[in-house]
Amino acid sequence: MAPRRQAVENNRRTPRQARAAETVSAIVEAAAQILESGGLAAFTTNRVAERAGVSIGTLYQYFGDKNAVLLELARQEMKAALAEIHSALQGDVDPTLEGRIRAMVRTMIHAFRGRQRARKAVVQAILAQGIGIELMAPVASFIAAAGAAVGSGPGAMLPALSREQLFILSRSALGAIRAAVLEEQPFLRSRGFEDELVRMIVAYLGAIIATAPPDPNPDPSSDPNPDPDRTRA
Amino acid sequence: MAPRRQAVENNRRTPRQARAAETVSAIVEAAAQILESGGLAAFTTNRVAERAGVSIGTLYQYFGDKNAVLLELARQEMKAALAEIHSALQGDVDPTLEGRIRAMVRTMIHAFRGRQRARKAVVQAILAQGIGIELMAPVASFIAAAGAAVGSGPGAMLPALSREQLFILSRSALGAIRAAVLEEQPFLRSRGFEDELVRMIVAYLGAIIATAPPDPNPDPSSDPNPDPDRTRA
Amino acid sequence: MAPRRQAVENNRRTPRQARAAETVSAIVEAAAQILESGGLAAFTTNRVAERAGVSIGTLYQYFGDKNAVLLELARQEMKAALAEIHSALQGDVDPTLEGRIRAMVRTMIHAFRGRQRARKAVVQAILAQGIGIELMAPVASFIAAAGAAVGSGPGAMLPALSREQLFILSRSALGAIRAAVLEEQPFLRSRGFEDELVRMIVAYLGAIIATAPPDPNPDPSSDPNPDPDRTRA
Amino acid sequence: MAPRRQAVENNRRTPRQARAAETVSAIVEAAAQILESGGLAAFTTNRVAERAGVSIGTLYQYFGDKNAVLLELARQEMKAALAEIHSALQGDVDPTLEGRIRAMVRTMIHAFRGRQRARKAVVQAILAQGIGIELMAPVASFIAAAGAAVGSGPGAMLPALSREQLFILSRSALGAIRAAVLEEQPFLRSRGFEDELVRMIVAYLGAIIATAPPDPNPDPSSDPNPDPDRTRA
DNA sequence: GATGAATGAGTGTTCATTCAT
DNA sequence: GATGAATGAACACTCATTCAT
Repeated sequence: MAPRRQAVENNRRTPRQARAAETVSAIVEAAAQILESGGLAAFTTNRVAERAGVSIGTLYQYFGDKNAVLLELARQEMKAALAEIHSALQGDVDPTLEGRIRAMVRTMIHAFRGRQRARKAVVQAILAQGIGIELMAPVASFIAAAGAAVGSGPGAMLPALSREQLFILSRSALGAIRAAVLEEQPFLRSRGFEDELVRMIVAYLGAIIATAPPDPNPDPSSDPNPDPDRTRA
Repeated sequence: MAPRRQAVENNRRTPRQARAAETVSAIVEAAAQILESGGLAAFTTNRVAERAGVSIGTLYQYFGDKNAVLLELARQEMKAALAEIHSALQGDVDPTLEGRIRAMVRTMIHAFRGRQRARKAVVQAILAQGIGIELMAPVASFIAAAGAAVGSGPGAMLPALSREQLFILSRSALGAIRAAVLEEQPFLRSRGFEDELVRMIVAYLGAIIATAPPDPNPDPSSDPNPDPDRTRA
Repeated sequence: MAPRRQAVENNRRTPRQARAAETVSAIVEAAAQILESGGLAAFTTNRVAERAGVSIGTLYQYFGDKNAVLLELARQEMKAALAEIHSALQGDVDPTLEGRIRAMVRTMIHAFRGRQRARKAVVQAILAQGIGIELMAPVASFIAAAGAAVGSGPGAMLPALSREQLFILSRSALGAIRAAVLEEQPFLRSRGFEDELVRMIVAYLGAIIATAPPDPNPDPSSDPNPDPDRTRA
Repeated sequence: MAPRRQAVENNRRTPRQARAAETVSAIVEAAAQILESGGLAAFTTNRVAERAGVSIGTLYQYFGDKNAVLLELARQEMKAALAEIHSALQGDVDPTLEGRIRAMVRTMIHAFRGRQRARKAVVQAILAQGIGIELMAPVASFIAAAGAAVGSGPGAMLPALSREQLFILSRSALGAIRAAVLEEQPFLRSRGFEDELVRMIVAYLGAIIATAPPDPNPDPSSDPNPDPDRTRA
């Protein structure tokens, strides 16, 4: 059903493949646009197909059902956001702890390429289904890895974080941003909002550090939380 | 179709009014039950009316549309939760700042006890509509008032809080709890989780205090944020 | 996906023709399999093509429409069954009248190579279209010829049979077997069922013989039913 | 849509009930008409509702799905046919065995008078679903009862019949008639056809009697086939 | 000849809402 | 006020068939 003749060298010809990829892209993009302009209510498969310049049948050739389109959109945006956050935590912009955190917060705030309505709609849809849980799985492992990365090694800035701490660190800021998005708060993109989020996280981290001094044994093999934030399938 | 015949005993008075109130109650309760047992998908007006023992026509006599039922349910639950939080912030349990915060956090975590599915469904529904915004209005003013109450007066514990600060204070903890609910995290009701939430809030408040010393002029009439968190209708 | 590359060895001759025949065979066989495993509901052209290891376009190169595939399958099975029945009536197994009839009945019961579900599905489909009539045409002439064969000539066992008699002789047993197939009766392949069908046919033939003694003039040219059972196209 | 005023006499108030019954009738009748005029292909729920002068929503208020409409129609027609056959077997017309059989055969041939296409369509539809089996259940028990009725008691005409015998007795004639209907044989209603069917059944019964002499012990409690033709749920 | 991406008419079904009784 | 039968717009989804490559 998929790659038939093996691709010889590189993908010399991917005539069909390329076409298919374009079609899928067009559909996902159309979904984002419709969500952005009309919200979840306007999101019908027929409308998406039409906007994508594709027949409804074609849409269903690539997506099992309406939800799959939404999921794909969510996944793409999530992936992009995680990549940015990863870069931010890496210290690519500002290597200080606060610098990293600020970069991460800024990324989270501006995620979804500024398509606030689409973002809102996707969040709503994701919640409306039960798929929020599975969608968060990659986030969860990412957060865990990120926490470990920042907190261990020679230049470790943090002690090992507990499951609950990682969860709260990631979800409290995200929760506040999400609430601001859903409530369409005007200060969402303001400097003040960003400042406060950073302050909150830094303060919390400070409290954690104050209580539990930097882990003297950052060896992952003896990490007290071998699989933090991954307690659920 | 159901308990229509009037209660025989005493309430001879308030014939219509009482009847109407009962009907409304029955409908809201039925809505909660259906949400709890079948999720948002099962929530149809016909079903709610049937469960309430009322005709669909009657339902529409009291509620303009499907949404109104949901809103009413949300409002009732919200009201109850706010009352509890109010009591917590009052220091009824433990008058120290941390004590008040812990009481509040605990209240938020255990809200809607026994109706997690309904809570989730209501949250989803509220988000799915645009009504989240208007629903948060009372919360907003409540939070503002609470912040002022704690932070002003002779025994003021806090400086006046900015709009963004109040927002983050309320939504970050709620956001984390909400995420835990939606993701069905097992540690939701654990002591550790509660501890960390309290720690986060306390740390954040500490940071705020450290930066901006207690407001020397707690007079509400000159409050720098006359209607914090209420910038939107 | 399938036998695409040409067989290298011997069949150098018949290049196109053989290929086409193979393709047609593969499609018909795939149709049978799908019918057998998923019933009529699973029978879609795309699925058949996929199972046959052929593109949907190729399927339509050989079959005008979906129905044609079904018809071809039905025709093949019918042909095989008729050949067997012919052999049975010839007395190849047991030359007595009852022996011949029993052989025929057994053949009818076990027709379609044991693929009961496929048989059922084909019957359903054939009925659902109007094509039952045309499909029965060869059966009709076969029956007519068979009746004549058994009933005429020096060793004639039967008188010439009327149109109605031939029809009933063929369709009553078939009808009962068909019903047993469609109703999925457990005794379909039991000896008792076969015995009773034979008994019914033998009894009926006996009654016919008793009424109209063997035709003294079996000359076909003067047959009273020049085109029995063939009154319709 | 129809007479609203309540039936005057006895069923004083069945206002809604009557309306509902009328609606259901209209739908079933519309289904029969559409089947008769356009065959199974034309049978869509929207079309049925439209022909019934009813909205599609109303149709679904009374029938769970498309199939349910078909089933209801089939059930009604079946019931009527069985009643007629019952009367025939009762010997109401001609009390001799052959007389009863002839009456039954005639009834079967002329069933659904005037609606051959609908009959055909219903048969097809019933087969297309798996519901043929369950639909035949009442027929099965009816046949069993009829066989017992004719075959037992003081004036018993028949020995107890085995499961297979009852099945063949009922399905062979029906099968032949059905084939004649589906193939639209011109002699379907001819006297000759009827004669031959009767002859076949009588001959078969004769053979049965010859082999197994009348049951000396017609006591149902010791019947060798306690539930003939009912081996399947 | 073969391919398979694309098509789109058409289907069954749901459910918020109305209004005659 | 209460009822519930009726409404019908709207939706998700299927699949036989075509045709550019």
